[in-house]
Amino acid sequence: MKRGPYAKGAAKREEILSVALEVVAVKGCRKASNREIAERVGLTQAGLMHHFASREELYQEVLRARDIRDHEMFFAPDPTIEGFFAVIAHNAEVPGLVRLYVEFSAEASIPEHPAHAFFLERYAWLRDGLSGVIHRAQDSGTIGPAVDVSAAVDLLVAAADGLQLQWLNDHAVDMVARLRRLWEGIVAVSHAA
Amino acid sequence: MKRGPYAKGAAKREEILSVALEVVAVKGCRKASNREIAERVGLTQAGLMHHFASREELYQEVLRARDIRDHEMFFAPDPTIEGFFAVIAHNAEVPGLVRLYVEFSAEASIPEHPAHAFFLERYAWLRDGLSGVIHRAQDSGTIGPAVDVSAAVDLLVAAADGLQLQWLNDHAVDMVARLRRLWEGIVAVSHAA
DNA sequence: GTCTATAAAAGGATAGAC
DNA sequence: GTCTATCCTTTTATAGAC
Repeated sequence: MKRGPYAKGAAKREEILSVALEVVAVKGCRKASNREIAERVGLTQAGLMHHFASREELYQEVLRARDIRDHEMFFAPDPTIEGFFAVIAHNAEVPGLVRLYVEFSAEASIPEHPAHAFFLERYAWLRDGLSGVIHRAQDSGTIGPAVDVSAAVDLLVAAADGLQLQWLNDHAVDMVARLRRLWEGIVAVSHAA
Repeated sequence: MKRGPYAKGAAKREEILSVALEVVAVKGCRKASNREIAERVGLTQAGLMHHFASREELYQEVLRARDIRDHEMFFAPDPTIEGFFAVIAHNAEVPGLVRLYVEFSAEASIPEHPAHAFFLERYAWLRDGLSGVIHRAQDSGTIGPAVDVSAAVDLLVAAADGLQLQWLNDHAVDMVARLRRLWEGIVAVSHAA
């Protein structure tokens, strides 16, 4: 149990982040409202705005918290391709998170959006991690030298994003199996002349 | 010049579809409003609702019109992988369309959404077309027999979707080059044991 | 930290005139 | 086919009390 002046506020914050996902999971990001989220955590809408100044900040912080947790669980100390697959596998357990990510990142692709910078930084961070994965796989000999790392990373990220959209439409889509196949293709080509 | 009782209505409809894209291009799909679209075509919001009964129907019809046009331009009579690349290359010329597609398809991934069925059918249609492409490439010997067609199609569609999101965030992303690389990988693996 | 109250705006939709 | 007028709903956000 945490103590100190911020313990209660922090706990409420966590609760909000978690409940936001439940609402988004069933209503979608566009139709989810701060009011409903607030009421589900036993607050009024005004009460919720004390913790998050805007709808956009709330959603951004949900995703940021996810990234921190995933990083600790699956990537520390060094990212591997299996860790990447594990993140995706874990995503299939949290539909609200996938929906929020797909919908909110699309919404935020407009440069003026409050969360635009967040997603740009996140992309850079993700690309960095995956580049490291490929380079280490080259060092260990798993993967050959003939790879355009940048192109491979773009494809992995794009496929992961696109597969999440497919998965939202049909939970039978096996995101990890598809990504593994892509990875195998990258490995195969990397050994070619 | 078209004649007949529907000529004017049809022309106005086309104009609305086109202007909707301009608005979505700069405001994004979430912030775009029927009112603004209506005013830009010289109508009131109520006037616009005569042509499209709801926001969702309007956006759905924009995308449907796009698909019909793309199909005529790039896929008739038979789809090829180059036609697929040509569609993507063309997308890079119409940012509003890409933004609408990415944002609206994400929004519509919720089963209750009015456009949900549209996107499901579109997926099936797209998958069909790409499956045909692969099978014909096999017949002509371009591609080997060792392909899981379904998996390859999933990856192509996912990558195309994900790359469009990347491209929205950074127009320097070369969607076609990335997709070509994916295709080359699929071709390479298809010749493996 | 949370509430009440309220603003203020905007959105989508409809009825009925022309 | 389009407008006027209007409705109703919903949303985010703020001010100030407790």
